[in-house]
Amino acid sequence: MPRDITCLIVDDHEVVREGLRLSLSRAAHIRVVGEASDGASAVALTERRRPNVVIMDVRMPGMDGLQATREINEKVPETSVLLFTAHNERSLLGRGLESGAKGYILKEAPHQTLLRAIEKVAEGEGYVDPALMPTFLNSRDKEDMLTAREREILQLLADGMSNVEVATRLFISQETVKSHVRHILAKLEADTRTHAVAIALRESIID
Amino acid sequence: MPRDITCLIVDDHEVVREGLRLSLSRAAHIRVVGEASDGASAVALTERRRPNVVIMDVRMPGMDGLQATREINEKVPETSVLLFTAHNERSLLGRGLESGAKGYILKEAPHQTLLRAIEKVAEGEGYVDPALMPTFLNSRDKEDMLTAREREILQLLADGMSNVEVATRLFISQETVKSHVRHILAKLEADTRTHAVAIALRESIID
DNA sequence: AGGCCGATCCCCCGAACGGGGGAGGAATCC
DNA sequence: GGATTCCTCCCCCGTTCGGGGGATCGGCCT
Repeated sequence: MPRDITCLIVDDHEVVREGLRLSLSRAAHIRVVGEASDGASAVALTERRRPNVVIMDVRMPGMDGLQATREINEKVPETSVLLFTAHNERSLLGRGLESGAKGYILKEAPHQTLLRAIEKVAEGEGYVDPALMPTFLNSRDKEDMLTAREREILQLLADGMSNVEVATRLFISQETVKSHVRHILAKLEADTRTHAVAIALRESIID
Repeated sequence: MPRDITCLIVDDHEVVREGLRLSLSRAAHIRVVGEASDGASAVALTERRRPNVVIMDVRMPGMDGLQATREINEKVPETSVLLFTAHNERSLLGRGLESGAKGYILKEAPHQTLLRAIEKVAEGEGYVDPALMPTFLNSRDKEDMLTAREREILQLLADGMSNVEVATRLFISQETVKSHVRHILAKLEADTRTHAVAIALRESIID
């Protein structure tokens, strides 16, 4: 039997931290070595305590979970980050793994699943919530098919800019913007730019 | 000393329910008499157990917390609902109170505040998280200035409908729709309908 | 080298949108 | 009874969008 798995809890909601602590206290081989309520202190605490696993919420005030994950990966690479969030959007999963998280599990996941995810991640393996697979497969052709330029333009549309304004901002021709917009509409299967922006906001493709 | 306060926990995340149960177990005069993970079973359980207070999450799969609150208020008016959510948008607060909730408290609120809110609400008094006051004051002129009809139209715009399509759907003239849209743009200080929809989605005025 | 894709730009055109103006009827509130 | 608000409808007009057809260029992959 290997030694205990040490883990750090990061969530801005006290009630969630309490629930996690209670859940984990039932597992004999898991030991909670600290708690943080925002990204910055999570990174600092990880550097000091060097836990095997950081259980990390994504949306937090100040530095969010993704940025914290990136910093932890850089500074304490031997620590694995398990993202633990209520949001099951494809894009968050994608961005999470890009940030260097080893695992991604939903808050609605049953108890056992969480424990298994922690174990997997502690061993250095990856773990993605099975409940995310449908999302993963269905809407992978949502944000992924948009190019970076297209997302950039979509973001500006969401801020109320017209084609001309976008063109000016990006130092390109209005015709180019129209061309991009046409591609965006086709890819998102939207009827109008308004619809496209609504879809993108709902899917967290843009903010 | 009055008798114990009985309360029901409603949240779709097991970890939150656990945390709440743990928190509340520390308060001698509060007794948890049940848990539910969605709106429908929350209503059913409230009818059977008749708790003093229902601690209710807002966003849940299936019937959401607001609808559940409305039904509880109708069927079991002697039970007070305390909304307990991570979202601090002004619009949610407004809609929550309209749904008949007696209190509204944020998940990030400290332990003591939660207990006090439960006590207040159990006595039939109202309670709104103090942290919400700034939000309340600052952006009260966002959703509130939109009429129900305007929100309805904005919602349809977010689904990609043109003026004509909205007009057809609502059995009104296109000119009426244009008139509403003009008012929406003015009220939200948006340049285009796309901008208005983006603002509304970000502020959770529409879904 | 050839092929593919993304970004850039161009033309045309009908439909839709944004922004003025006004106006009537119903409901609500003093 | 007057004031206000909301919903409804109408006119005009210039601008913007959406959708179609293209084209060029550079980078990347094989």
